Amino acid sequence: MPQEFSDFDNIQEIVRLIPEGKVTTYGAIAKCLSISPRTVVWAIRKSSTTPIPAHRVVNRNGELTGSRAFENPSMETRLTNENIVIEKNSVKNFESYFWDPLTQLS
DNA sequence: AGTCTGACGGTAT
DNA sequence: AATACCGCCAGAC
Repeated sequence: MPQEFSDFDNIQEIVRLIPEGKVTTYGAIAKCLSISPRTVVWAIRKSSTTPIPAHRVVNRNGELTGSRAFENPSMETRLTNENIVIEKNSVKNFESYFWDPLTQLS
């Protein structure tokens, strides 16, 4: 059998599918793939050098916890450029920007 | 091989 | 409301 997709690949694929102007959470991705949020953190963190829009992944409170990984335009700036309003390191109106991979992908 | 950590999440206290 | 702890999993030491 050919190489199966690893969690790493699946996670990256989902992150790539997040539309502009939307955000999702580690937990949502984890649930979608039936894996632990820890694995999502691991994979996304490890993917920080790959061209995936990881700045659209926030924690369940809409907080930009991964902002330390984005130094050029900060994570906040990138999200702001997508018409997302950031207030005190968190996504304002988080629920209205939330993109759930379970709901959106089925 | 044991221990700690990580951009988390949920439950218990 | 705030804290503590557990689950879960790969990686670094």
